[in-house]
Amino acid sequence: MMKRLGNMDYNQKRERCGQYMEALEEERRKIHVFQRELPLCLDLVTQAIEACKRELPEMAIDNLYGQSECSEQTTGECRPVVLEQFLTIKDLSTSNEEEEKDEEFDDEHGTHDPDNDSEDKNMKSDWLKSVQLWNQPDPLLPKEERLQPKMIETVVKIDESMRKDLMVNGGGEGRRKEADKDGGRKQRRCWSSQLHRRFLNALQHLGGPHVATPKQIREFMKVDGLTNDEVKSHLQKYRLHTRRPSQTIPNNRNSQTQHFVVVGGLWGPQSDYSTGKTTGGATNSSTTTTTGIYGAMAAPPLPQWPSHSNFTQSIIVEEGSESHGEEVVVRCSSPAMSSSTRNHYVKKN
DNA sequence: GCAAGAATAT
DNA sequence: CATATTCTTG
Repeated sequence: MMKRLGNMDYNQKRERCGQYMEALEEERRKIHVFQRELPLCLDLVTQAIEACKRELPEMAIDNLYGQSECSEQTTGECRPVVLEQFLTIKDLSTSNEEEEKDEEFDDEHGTHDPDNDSEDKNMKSDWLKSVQLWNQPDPLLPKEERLQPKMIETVVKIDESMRKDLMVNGGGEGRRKEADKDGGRKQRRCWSSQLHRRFLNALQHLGGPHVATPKQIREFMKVDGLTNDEVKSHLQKYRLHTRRPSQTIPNNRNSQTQHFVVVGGLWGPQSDYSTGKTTGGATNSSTTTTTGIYGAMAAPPLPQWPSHSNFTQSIIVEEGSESHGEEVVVRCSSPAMSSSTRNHYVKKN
């Protein structure tokens, strides 16, 4: 009896492995086309196949002794070494960072999107969402330590200010802004989606992008270390962005019925924002706007819009940027991409 | 002098 | 493009 069951089991396993292998080979065929672009991929798959091949015959033996290396987990796959590698990688990224005492996690795959695979995403967000709200220069540092210029600066600064004073006294020139090469440039703040969410949240509570003032926002967000200017800057960008992303290019002859999803409702009641849920609207696929994560709230609820309300459409695009892993890159250290062609605007003195 | 916004700069 | 910094104004 038992034996028989065991056998069946074994056969099943075997069969599955076989299928798995076939699948792999199929995959390999596909990938092969992109050999150039995805050499590693191809390699991995190949390895996987080989590993499987190796395991298949062994199984017989193993099984006799009651051990099968290949014993599948609940899913019934025998996964070769290669796959383990993936797992490992994943683990690494998970374990690497923890922290994030700050509430607000989100993910939430609502009901939409029945057709597409989403569990993959789920898994991902699982380990992705543990990213810090933003990058603190050093988790170790006390927390206010950031954006400290080099102390050497002090000297330079003094020098600089003296110079300025002199200039002012000298009278002639208005103050030139002197390229303070302080190096004192603040570290760029990365507005992670979480941070941005807080931002949006604040906006929402304060009455919208056009009424909320940077200071208010900052206070509302209660994010330690966040400065006024940063918020101001972000707000500026946000406003620019949320304004009609309409005709970007004059050339726009594609009357492709751009369709935007009006989002009036995101505003008031949205309730669960406080908990940090992304009130992701629909994951509508049709929208092709350039609007990225900004769309969250463009339609002013009740608050009066300036006056030039052209009832522009408010667009919304899913906010779910996190599911794709940009957040993993915690540091944004690159000062600037070199855009060699820089235009010199004539300075108006 | 502060703060918000717009304009630049990086 | 996204942030930072400077300029301007109330």
